[in-house]
Formats: sequence, structure tokens, C-alpha cells
Amino acid sequence: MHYGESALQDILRLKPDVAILDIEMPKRTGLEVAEEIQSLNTKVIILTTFARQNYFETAVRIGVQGYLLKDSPTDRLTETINAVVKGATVYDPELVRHVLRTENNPLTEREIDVLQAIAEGKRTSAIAEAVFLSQGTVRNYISSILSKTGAQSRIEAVNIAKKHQWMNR
Amino acid sequence: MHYGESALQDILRLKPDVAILDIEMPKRTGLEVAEEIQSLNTKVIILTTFARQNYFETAVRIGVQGYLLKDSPTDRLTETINAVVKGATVYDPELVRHVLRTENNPLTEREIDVLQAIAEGKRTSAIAEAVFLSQGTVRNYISSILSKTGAQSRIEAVNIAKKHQWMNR
DNA sequence: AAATCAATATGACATTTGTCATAATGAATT
DNA sequence: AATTCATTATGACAAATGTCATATTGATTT
Repeated sequence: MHYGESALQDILRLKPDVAILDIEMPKRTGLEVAEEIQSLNTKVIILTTFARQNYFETAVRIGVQGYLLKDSPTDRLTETINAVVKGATVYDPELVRHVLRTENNPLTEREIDVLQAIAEGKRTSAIAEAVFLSQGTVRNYISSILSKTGAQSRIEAVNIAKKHQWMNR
Repeated sequence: MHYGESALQDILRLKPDVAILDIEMPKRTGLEVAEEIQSLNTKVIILTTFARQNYFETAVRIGVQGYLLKDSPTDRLTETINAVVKGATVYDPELVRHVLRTENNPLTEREIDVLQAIAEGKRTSAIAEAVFLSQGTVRNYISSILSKTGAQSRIEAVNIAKKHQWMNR
């Protein structure tokens, strides 16, 4: 395990063109390091296992030049390094898509669970069983889903949610 | 326009290997001619513009060796003639599919109209307006759709009908 | 520490749906 | 000619659904 602190010291000393940082490191996270060195000309690429939107968003806010997931194809890293050196900014497309999906998604986790059950054609009692909630709660959720989507009926809500890809996670 | 009667006379006289017949001809339809000559060794291919399932079904019942639509690709006719001479039987796949669809489709035209509106997420009042029916009638249709599909809810009915392709014509 | 939000629940009420009986008409089939 | 079937309708009743007010709990954010 590498220490964020030593990474920071190395970068400050060596002033590399590109620094590839993990996020979860002891002492200092990759994001903290990235923030510290933003005044340098060193480009930062975050390479991490964690697809947490929170991390991604702060990375973008700090202004890193790259953000990749460790499970993305290996040659993508080399491509990204080359692109970043040339001045480009590269964000993992999966992640961007995911953020866009959740960003505009007005539905909560539970509401999505319920909506998925609705899409299968289940009626309230069956939905309640499927998600282990009382029928009343399910009806409340549906009511909320309808008002959030602006739909007039369960089916319309499903149609709208599908169009916006709000129904997957 | 050719006469079915003269086609029949010609076939009886010439005893061809294959006879290609239209259906709608004056005096005698192609289907009548096909029926008359079934004792001969002449293979019959029906080539017609009319995609009426009624025609197709009687043709199959009579036992014709081929049934094609005039708007199918031209080389299909030559293929079919060759295949039929070799003893095969060739039915237009589109037509077969269509028949299978309507054959097992328990829904009436009107019910399909209603179900389509349901799939769009319309509620009863909106459906009634869309198909120019009273709300009561719409609810009766839905009730009937539910019992015919065995569904418990509108959405389930839509899902089932989509799976069986019962919602298009 | 306070405020916000998601998750969960209940009760009451209004509206929407689904079901059933019944009926008229016209087209198609036997 | 009689039967069947699709289309259309109404009325009455039961069940399901949607809405609203209200409340508790725990997590997250300010």
C-alpha cells in the first residue's frame, strides 16, 4: 500500500508531466493530493476501483484531467495518458453516463424498487410482498412516483422512467 | 385478365408439372381451380396480391404446394418453383407468421385498440376519448382483456400481449 | 446542534378500476 | 332461419388505487 503523503512529496519534488493516483490511500487520499498540486503543471489521472459518484464529482470539481476505473480495459489507460499529455480531459464514459442518470433521477432507491415491480405488472399487494413494505407505504411511494414523473397512471410512470433510464440502479 | 375457367381447361389438357395461379380471377378463382385439379400430379403455387388469411387458410386446406405474395422478392418465385418441383411445400413466411399471430390471438380488434392505449399509459377516460367509446365500454373491454390474457393488472396484460405480439393488428 | 431527507407507517377519504348482469345491433356462419 | 360473435352501452357493486395529513427513525449535510 502506498501512502498519499509520500506520493505528494514525490510529485512536489519531481514535478512529473502526469501523476496517476489511486483514491483510497492511507494518510492522504488521491483527491487530497490532487487538490494540493493543482497549481503545478502536473496532469492528474485518478485510477480507482471505486465507482462512487461522490468521488467522481469531487474529482471533477478539483479539475483532474482523467478519471478511470481499474476494471476498464488496460489499453484505455495508455490511451488516456497520451490524450491527457496532449491536453485532453478523459472521464470514464460509464461513470459519466451513470452520473447523468442519477443526477437527473428524481426517484429514490426505494421508489425505483417499487417502480420496477410495477413494470412487471404487479399490483399493490404483490409489490408490498416483493419489497417487504406495507401496502400503505407502497401506495405512498407510487403516489410520490406519479407526482415526481408527472405521470397520470402507473404505466405512464413506467414509460417515462424507462425513457430517462431511471429504472436501473 | 385471365379466366379461371380457361386456366382449368389448359391445365387439364396440358397436365403441367407446375401451375402458378392467381386467386381473384373471373369465372373461377384460383382456389377453385386448385381444388379441381388436386387429383392430378400438377403442383400448384398460388401467387396473389391478397394477404387475406382466409384465402391462405383454404389454400393450405386444399393442399397447394406453394403460396406466395406478389410483392415478395422476384427470385423467391424461381426458388419456390424449383423447390416445389423437388417435392417441397413453400408458404410465405410473412403470412405464416401473421396467421400464427392472429390465430392464437384471443383479442378482438377493439380490444387491441384499447390495449394499445393502455400501453401508452392512458387512463380509462383518456382511452374512451381516444377510441370514441363510453368509459363503461372501455372498462368492459379491459375486463375482458384481463380475463383473456389471464393478467392481474393492466400492465401485466400489456407485458403478456407484447410477448405474444398480440398488439399489432 | 439543527435542518434536511429517505424510509417507513397508519388512517381517512375520494377516485378509479374491475366485475357482472343485461341488452341492442349488425355481420358472419351454420 | 337460427346461431354465434363483435361492438357498443348502462347500472350497480366491490376492490384497488391515489392523495393527504401526520409521525418516527436514522443518516447526511450545513
